[in-house]
Amino acid sequence: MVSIKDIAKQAGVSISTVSYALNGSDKVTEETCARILAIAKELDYVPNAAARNLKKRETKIIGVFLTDFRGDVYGDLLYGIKEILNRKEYDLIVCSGKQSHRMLPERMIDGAIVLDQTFDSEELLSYAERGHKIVVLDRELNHPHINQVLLDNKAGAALAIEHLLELGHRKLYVVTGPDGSYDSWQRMQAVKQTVERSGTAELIEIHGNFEKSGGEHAAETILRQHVSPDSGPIAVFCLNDEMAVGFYNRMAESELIIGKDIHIVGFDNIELAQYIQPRLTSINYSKTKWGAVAAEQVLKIIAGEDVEHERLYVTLVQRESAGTVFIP
Amino acid sequence: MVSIKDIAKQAGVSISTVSYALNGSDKVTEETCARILAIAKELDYVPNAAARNLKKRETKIIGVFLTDFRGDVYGDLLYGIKEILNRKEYDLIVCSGKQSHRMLPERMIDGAIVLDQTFDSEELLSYAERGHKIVVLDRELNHPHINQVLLDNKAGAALAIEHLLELGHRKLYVVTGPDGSYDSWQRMQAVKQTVERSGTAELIEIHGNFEKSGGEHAAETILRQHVSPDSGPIAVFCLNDEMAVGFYNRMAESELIIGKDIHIVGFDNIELAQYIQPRLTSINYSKTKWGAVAAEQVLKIIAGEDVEHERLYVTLVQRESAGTVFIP
DNA sequence: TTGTATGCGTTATCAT
DNA sequence: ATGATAACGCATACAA
Repeated sequence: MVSIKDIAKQAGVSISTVSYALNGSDKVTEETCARILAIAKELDYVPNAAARNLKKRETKIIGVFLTDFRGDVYGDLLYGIKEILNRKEYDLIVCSGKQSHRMLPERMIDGAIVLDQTFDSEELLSYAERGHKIVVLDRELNHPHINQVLLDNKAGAALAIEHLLELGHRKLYVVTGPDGSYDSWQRMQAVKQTVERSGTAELIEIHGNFEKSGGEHAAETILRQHVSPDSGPIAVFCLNDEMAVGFYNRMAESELIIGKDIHIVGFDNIELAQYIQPRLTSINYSKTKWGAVAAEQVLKIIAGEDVEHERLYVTLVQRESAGTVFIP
Repeated sequence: MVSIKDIAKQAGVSISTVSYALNGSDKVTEETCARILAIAKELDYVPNAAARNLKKRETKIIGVFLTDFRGDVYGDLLYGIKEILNRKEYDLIVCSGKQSHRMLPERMIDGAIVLDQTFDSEELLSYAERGHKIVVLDRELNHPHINQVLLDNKAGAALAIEHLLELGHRKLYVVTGPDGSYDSWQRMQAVKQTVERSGTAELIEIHGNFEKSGGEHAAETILRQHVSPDSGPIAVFCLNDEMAVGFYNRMAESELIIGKDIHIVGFDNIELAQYIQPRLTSINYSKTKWGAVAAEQVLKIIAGEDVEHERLYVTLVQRESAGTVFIP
């Protein structure tokens, strides 16, 4: 492995001069600088990250922590993060699983962006307490070193429920996320509020898990309860699209037709939403922007700037799964 | 930042004793070891990765390099990689973009798994030449430090073409990937061979790009050439599913019906394939296993073991997009 | 069993 | 403008 020592020897200068030259300091003659750079290139010199990190106490890398690597949301989110980070000479690494948490306290990364419910809030707080910089996308957490960039879950859920109410529904099934999910909890809050405010509507909560299986189970539950298909269409709000897909799958085996017998709305507007039949009405938000804002925030915290929690707006995307007007 | 020096001071021992204790060496009394560990925990000690990496010249991290973070293939692939690596005490980081290549030469990772055509083969070879360990999933590259884990592209393409031939087609449209794509090139080789071997069939190549837009363009090209819809169904083999989806999108605006007027086969069997209507016949392979094998190989190279190039088998998944028998 | 000392490759502070 | 040198935090060969 060729180090600055080798370059120094070759160039007949000291290692400090080499270091200055490589880092573009103006404390060295253009001439020697050029000579050193030439030798470095010739020797195929590459700096050693470990040594630099050890000395500088920074890595110029931001870690993104995800529950898993699947999931449609991540692609665009990561793209948004990467765009911003690269522009500021930072690199991005994506991690998943408890084992990888060490990257933060061991100082392999300068900051973290977390979208992973399985990452304990207490653990995060303890890292923040140690001085590590964190942006969370999936919970409320207050600490000088932690910033939040959250979806406007409440607005989204309200939009969904209002849409179903406008279609004339007075009985609403809502399929929730897993216990402990901040997004699910917040969306449910808004659901309840909106339903209550409507006065007349009835709310039936079905426990889900944000995965396809949750939607399948919900479909079965509803099929059991709704024996007569002539009692008018059924309204369903799945708190994410993934479950709506599972719901579709199970319903395909029944006699009920989505869009006609069942009006369903999802949340996230994943790519699949526009390909399943009928196309799924859903709550949309810019995943790219979400990532971009998160990246900006984490860099600001690192730079010591003041930051305020951010909130991303959402919109309703109307499609055929719940598009037709229905007055009972 | 608390270091072993602080622990040593607190425990009244030397830093080497602390180091031994923390690394579970048997050169230290159980008693002192326990005492040191207790102090370490109390002080909330976390080792500094940079210092350890600098000294040990290894990071226990494997980097995976992808073209982008979108793409359905990646989720399962990464899952397969992670499973194996975590089992062997290795961590996984996912990177994308030229900027992140530095991770390898700067020794931030012990090895790389590459599925990214934009990663120059020459660059990879130069890294291998410097002693870095690499597994490639998307090209043939021979070097003692490089191993290949490739799909059986030829078998897959042959399966697809044979299926269309069996349906009775004698005129086959094939939508290729971008120039320079190894997968596309190999699949085309097999396509040509299989068509030639059939004797009677005619092959029409349409240049694509492995993205949705490629499929859309291909659909337009075919719509222009095929003015009369009564000349029997058209056979299309998209060299990946993503393009097939684009093809569907464009065809939805025409009068031709996929599965009836058009028989189409894809490659990759992405999740969407089973949700678009009609469901897409495709070439399937285990993405999880692909990742697992790649991870095993890179660890073997690192361990200095001999490895041989691996090849993953593929199968045809018949669905309705090209299911019906058709004899002209 | 424990302590001393050295070096990993860099950066950065002082002299010169 | 350049050089000598001291850290950074850890692992380890060698001494005691």
